[in-house]
Amino acid sequence: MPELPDVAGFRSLLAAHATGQLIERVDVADAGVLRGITARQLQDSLRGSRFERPERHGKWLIARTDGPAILLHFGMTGSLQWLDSGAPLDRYDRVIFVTSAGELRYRDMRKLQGITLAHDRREEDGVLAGLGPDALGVTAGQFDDALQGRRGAIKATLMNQKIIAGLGNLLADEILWRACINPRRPASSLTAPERRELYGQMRRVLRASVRAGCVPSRPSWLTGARQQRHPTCPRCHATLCRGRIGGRTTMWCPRHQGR
DNA sequence: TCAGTTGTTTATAT
DNA sequence: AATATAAACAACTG
Repeated sequence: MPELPDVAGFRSLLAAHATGQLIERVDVADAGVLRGITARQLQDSLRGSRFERPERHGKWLIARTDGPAILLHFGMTGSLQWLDSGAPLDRYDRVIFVTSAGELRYRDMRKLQGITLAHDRREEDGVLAGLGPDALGVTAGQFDDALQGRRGAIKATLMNQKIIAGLGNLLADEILWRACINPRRPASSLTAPERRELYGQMRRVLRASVRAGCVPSRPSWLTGARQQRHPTCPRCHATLCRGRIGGRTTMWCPRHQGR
């Protein structure tokens, strides 16, 4: 699931329930999601710390405490749960942060990404180094600059976290479909008005998705249409094209987006 | 049984 | 230097 909107939802969950709470204990049910730290190190460095206001950059959640920051990435199937203390353990609950008010759980079926710790800003910057500006905060000018000189397919460019952070496969397809731009177009071939349109649609899609906490599979969205057995364009009902760009299955409308 | 999956990294080739 | 592709990671689902 997790693209920027999902992680924004996890951030809100954490902010609403855990901010100010003391971490009494960290249970590691599966150390396979720990990156660069042992279960013991995670437990020892977090016990007794208090959650502070969390942040997000792209698809990363930065769970700050008055001690180290917990950096979480959710891969394709991760999520964050807030549950009452002692709620039954899910098969995919990998790490549990226990407070007196409840438990924050990192849940993930496939363990493609995971959790790491940053003891100071320098370590935090090290993990997040190389990420482009956050897709929700980027200005039109920064957006233009980011696409500048990129000859690769616009879809791959949008998904490249080093260029802009937060967009994944579903969002990239949704945004390009709305902007009526073919996903294989070289980024550098877009005209100024096209870039402007793309930027505007990105903001609209992100706003609506963050509100929903995910990229909603509404029938009027490409994301809804792509789940059908024989996907058709929600706007013109043309049969959608399917291809592979940037290693990911890509869908687009041949009428609105060409070819 | 086989292909496919909302993410990222690495190796390899162009 | 950029770009493209495939594979690997892990664990399912249809």
